[in-house]
Amino acid sequence: MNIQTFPTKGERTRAHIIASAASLFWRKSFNGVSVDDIAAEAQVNKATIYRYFADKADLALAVIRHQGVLSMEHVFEASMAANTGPERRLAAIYAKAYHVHAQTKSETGDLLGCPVIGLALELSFEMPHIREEAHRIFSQVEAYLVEIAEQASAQGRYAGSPDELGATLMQLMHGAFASARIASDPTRILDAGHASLALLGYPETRIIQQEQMA
Amino acid sequence: MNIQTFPTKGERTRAHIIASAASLFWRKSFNGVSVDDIAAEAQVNKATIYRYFADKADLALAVIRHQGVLSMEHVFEASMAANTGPERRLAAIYAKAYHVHAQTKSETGDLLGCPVIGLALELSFEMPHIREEAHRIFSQVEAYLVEIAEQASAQGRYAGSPDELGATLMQLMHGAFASARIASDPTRILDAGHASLALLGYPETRIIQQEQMA
Amino acid sequence: MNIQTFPTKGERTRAHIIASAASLFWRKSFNGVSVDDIAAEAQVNKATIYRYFADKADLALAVIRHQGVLSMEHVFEASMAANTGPERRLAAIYAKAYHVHAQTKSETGDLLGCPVIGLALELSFEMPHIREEAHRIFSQVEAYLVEIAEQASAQGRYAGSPDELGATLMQLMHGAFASARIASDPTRILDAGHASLALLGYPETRIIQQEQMA
Amino acid sequence: MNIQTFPTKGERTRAHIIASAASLFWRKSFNGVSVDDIAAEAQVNKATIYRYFADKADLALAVIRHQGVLSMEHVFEASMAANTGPERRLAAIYAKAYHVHAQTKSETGDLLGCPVIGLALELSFEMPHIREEAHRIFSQVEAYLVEIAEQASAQGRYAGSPDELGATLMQLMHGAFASARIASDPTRILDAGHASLALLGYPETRIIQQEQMA
DNA sequence: AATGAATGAGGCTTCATTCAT
DNA sequence: CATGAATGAAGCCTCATTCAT
Repeated sequence: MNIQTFPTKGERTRAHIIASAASLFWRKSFNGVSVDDIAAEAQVNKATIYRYFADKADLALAVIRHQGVLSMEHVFEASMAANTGPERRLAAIYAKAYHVHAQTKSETGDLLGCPVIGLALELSFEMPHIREEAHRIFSQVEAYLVEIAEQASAQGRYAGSPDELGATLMQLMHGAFASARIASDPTRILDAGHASLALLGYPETRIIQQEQMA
Repeated sequence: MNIQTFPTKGERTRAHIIASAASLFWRKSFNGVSVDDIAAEAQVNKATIYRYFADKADLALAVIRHQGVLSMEHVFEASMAANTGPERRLAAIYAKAYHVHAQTKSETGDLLGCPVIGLALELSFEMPHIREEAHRIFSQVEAYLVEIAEQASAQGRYAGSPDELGATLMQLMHGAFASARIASDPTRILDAGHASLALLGYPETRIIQQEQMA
Repeated sequence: MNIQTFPTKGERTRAHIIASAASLFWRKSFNGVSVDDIAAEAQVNKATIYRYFADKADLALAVIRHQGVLSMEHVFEASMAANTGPERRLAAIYAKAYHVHAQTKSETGDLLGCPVIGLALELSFEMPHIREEAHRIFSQVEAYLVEIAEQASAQGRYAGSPDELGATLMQLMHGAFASARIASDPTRILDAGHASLALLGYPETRIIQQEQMA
Repeated sequence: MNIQTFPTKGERTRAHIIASAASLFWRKSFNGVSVDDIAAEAQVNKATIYRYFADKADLALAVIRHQGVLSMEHVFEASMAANTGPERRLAAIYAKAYHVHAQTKSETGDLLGCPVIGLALELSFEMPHIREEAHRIFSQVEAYLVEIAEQASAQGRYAGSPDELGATLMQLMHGAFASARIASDPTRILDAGHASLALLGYPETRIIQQEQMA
């Protein structure tokens, strides 16, 4: 998804609209952003948006998929690929999450939280299919966490069921973003990460180096 | 809070509006509900609402406080008062949460989630003081969870820091509601509860009896 | 009208409401002031206002009469009584007007203009009887100006018809307030006054002493 | 300004909205007219108005500029261009003003008064920039009156300062509209005009022929 | 493929006014 | 005589969406 060389101009326009909307929805929520705002951010005429998306809800669906893909690639797949041990993999995931949130908070003043669950919770009642899409995305996330749990289990660090541990790690991750947003404090993400590492059997693993925390 | 006999008529009207708005915001979100909707639900003229609340945001603040008080009293204080052991206390909290969500889901078709964090996340960017109010409420909740952790610690069930465990229990509770809403499945709450009990040192404690699970 | 010892409490309340409304209407215009504002300024319940006045328009009528009486007494009758020569009488009238507007401007930041014509123009289309009341008031004012013109005529300062001169002086006085408000500059009132004195045959008469103008 | 062929459709729509609003504001005042009324008069959707104007106040500003331009062109520039002598120029200005007000009064039943100062006075406290715009417009008007005074001065009709006379003529003109509105009588405009001509040194000049006075 | 222009519906808020005590 | 409480109507504005070019 990174170096996306879209063949046709239309596909490029479409991708550009999605990226603009994603950024706005993340920073300001779905209802806090108008289609006019999106058109302005994308530097595209409003009617053009409606050429590519049936309505604002349809755009939200595309955005949630986009954010899902982005998270999977940049955070989960990248962390899995770059590390081998389960604790380093999990620590890498949390490190990425922490850095993104620390940086966006210093840029925007707000702690933005998980871009997928933010949209999904806001729209879950009015647009159930968006909630379902988020459900699907988090199933993939949970699969990675289960894989990590299985690794730890194989290394004798953890005795219980990897599926259950994976589920708990998933919930702790949700809790990480929730409490971070409520406290507007990115270090909550680190707390959840360290608790997760402890659950995995690596209580002493640190997510980021001390000197990075400035 | 239940049998509140408010002295003046105005206070009764105000409380009634808050209750009506709380119900609607919980079921449909802040932006999904218009002031007209609230007036209709409360069977009150729209202008009456503005006699008691400066604007819709001010009403949301009152609602979040109301939900906070309600949760503290009905769920946390009640569970603490009715039980003595840490594991029964925590189990009672989760049992209440589970039952409420199972019931509202069967009534409305939606899994509603925590009424405090729902509003708070939706409005956190546009109305920071609402996020701060939620923060305050969850600090109180966390204090109860820390108290439970301390009890478990005193009973030798748990060796680490009760503060840290309390924080983790708080995050797991956030995760419980988040994953329950995304999955639209109340049993996620039970999963989080059991994981919490395990963390507390009571892995075998069940939140509800098998036959209750209908 | 000054030392009004109203017999009954009701009449005092009524007079107090009128005075409060007069002040607000003058400073902020009729439409810029709500009945709530008036109640707050008068420190009286809103319903009390409706005990004394049929509606807001009725209150406006009472206010315009009040302002008319006040202007007649404080400005015109006082200036006529305190002076004998036509030029000193006219100068005294303009001096009063100037001082009031210079002071209120320094207090409120706005040049308020004639309180009678302000209301009357704002409401002339919707409430013709208010315009008629203002018409009546300005007829009285014009009568004073005609009297002054007659004096000047008797002293051989002015040759034309005193009625016509009085009418012109009246128009110049309206122009004084209009241009002062548009320019937000009280010295326009002095300009009109000096032009009026010149018309009257006293081009050298000054309205206020140089040292007062600070 | 009459045969304005605006290039784009948007500019035509904008001009049409301004003209509609100008007419309504003149006939009924700013606060007596709702945005719905304007939309109906212009036969345009309400939202279209907000495409061209930030809010109702912004529309009022555009209207006041429009009325200023219209008055300058149709009344002042036209009268200056069509006549050479100062007395004929001033008489032409007052003749135009008189005819417009006599006609609109017979059409609407109300004497409407100067469309610039009407709006400006109504909004001067709440929207100071509108008052300033009116100030600017009347400075232009006064410049024409000063020019006329200079002419009369050159012809030996008037001995004093043309600037001062111009200022007095401006105030008399304001007074003309004010007293005409209060009396609901267009002939007050003629009175002010004749007084102005006398000041200019042409006491015998008539503004309109006797037979035109219907 | 894209845009400027237009719209209908609805949202939030305020106001003058009335009722019951 | 006075007030706290309530209301219907209306006002301003915004939004998602569509049309015509």
